[in-house]
Amino acid sequence: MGEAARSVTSKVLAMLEAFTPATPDLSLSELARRAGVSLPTAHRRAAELVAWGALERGADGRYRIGLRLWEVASLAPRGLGLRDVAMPFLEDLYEVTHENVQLAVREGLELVFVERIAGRHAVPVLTRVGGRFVLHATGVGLALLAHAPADVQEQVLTAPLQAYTTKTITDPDRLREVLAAVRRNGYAVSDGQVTLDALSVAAPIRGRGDQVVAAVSLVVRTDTAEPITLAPLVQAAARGISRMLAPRFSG
Amino acid sequence: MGEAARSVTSKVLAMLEAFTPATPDLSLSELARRAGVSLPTAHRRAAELVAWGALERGADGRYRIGLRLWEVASLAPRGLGLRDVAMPFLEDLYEVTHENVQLAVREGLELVFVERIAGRHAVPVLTRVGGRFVLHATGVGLALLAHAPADVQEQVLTAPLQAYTTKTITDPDRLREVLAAVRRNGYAVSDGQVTLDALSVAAPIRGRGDQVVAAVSLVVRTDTAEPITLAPLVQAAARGISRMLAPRFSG
DNA sequence: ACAAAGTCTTTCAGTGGGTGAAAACCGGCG
DNA sequence: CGCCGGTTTTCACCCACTGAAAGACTTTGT
Repeated sequence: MGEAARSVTSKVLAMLEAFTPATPDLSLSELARRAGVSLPTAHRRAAELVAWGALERGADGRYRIGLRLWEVASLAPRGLGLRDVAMPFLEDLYEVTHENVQLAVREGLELVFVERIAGRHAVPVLTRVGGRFVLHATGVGLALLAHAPADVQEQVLTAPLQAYTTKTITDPDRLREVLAAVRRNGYAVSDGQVTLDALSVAAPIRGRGDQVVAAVSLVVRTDTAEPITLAPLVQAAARGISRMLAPRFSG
Repeated sequence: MGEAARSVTSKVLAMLEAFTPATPDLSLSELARRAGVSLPTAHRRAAELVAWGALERGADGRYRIGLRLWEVASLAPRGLGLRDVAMPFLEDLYEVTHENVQLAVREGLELVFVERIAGRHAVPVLTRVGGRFVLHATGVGLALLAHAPADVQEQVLTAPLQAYTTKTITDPDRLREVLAAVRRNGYAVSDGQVTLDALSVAAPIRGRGDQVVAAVSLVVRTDTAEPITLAPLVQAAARGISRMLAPRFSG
């Protein structure tokens, strides 16, 4: 936490990092404290960031992330880039099922949700676009972890596996088996491992070189449907997106 | 263009700004040149940005915007924040019409698309989430401009109005009339003013204090439907979103 | 109304991180 | 092998960054 930031660049980044989903707006003092810089420095730098558009300042004097930053960030290939090609397929999934549709990529030992379609009537899920989550619990997480590099898998398997419900897999050996099954079946199922009432079915999305770069999932009420009937649907969407990402001999 | 950036902060921002929709990946030299910094500086700073996750470096050595930056940027209230509350309404619009649905906000004298749902079968539109566009041509643009502060309207009206088609409004006086009509009707129509085959109907979204903060639109083929039938649909969605943004006495 | 406490803004001199020229490095190609 | 474009590293100078301190402004309590 209190890492003393050295370079100016790192301090600029620290000021952006100060904003979290839990605290999307900050007063100057809060910002200074979180970024680990003195108040005058924070004031000066914040003014510069506001001038550029990386931050915005509300009528209440509090700082928020600016639209300009969102604009350039939207160029992230694994962010909106991925989202753009995936969207039509996600739309289709949603339209057919009217359930939650999720798209995620792996970032380090966690996953980041890149897109999420939630109908008003689907099971509530506690995820957010741009939000992070552990890999070992969700459907998308298992799909991503099963195809992650060996060292990533090891790191996750050797660290304590947090339990969210009684059904969350916390035994490394059991998790190994599940991951093997995911690779074998081509899809992953998470049954009540995040919240007891939700079940998700996920499939891996492959980019160039057949490496897995993302995963899609459907999240339904545990009693609503059989995973076996959802799997083909999700897999088809995943394959469709993969095809768009790695155009082979088309066109 | 060649503004000599002074502060370190501005140079960091310049390096992010170097990435554009047209050039989402850059080599080190390109990055250095566009950001207006020397090569060693660019190298050093880029390494730092990569370490933090603001940039990513591909196997080809080229730099791209990193997912980490996208994560914090997703906290922008006018970006994903707005998107999140609007999404269900946009979904509904899409599901009913199966046409393009767009959500945009004003940023300076232009607009930025915050969300876009495009079915595979809808009219192709040349917009992109995170992309910019002028205010005087599109449906969302007219809706936003009509409710923008007086000085913004003046600046747009006094600058040359670029024509995209023969139907684009380029006469300031004519534009004034159109804007007045938009305010009177509560919705805006852009008929073939961007591309001749597309027509869009937009409605303003209001936040707290009844100020217009965004706009939604439907984009259809010029011959497909009558604006008059689409307007209520779009207005209903806009009102729904407005209601979520400025909770009055509900709950 | 007044004072006190808190938050934000501005100033200023000392200094440590930032800077680019230059040189070493690398991989591809004739 | 030797050239060439692009990338990485080094290094000494110097200027932008820094935080203490003081000043302005806002809010809260009595």
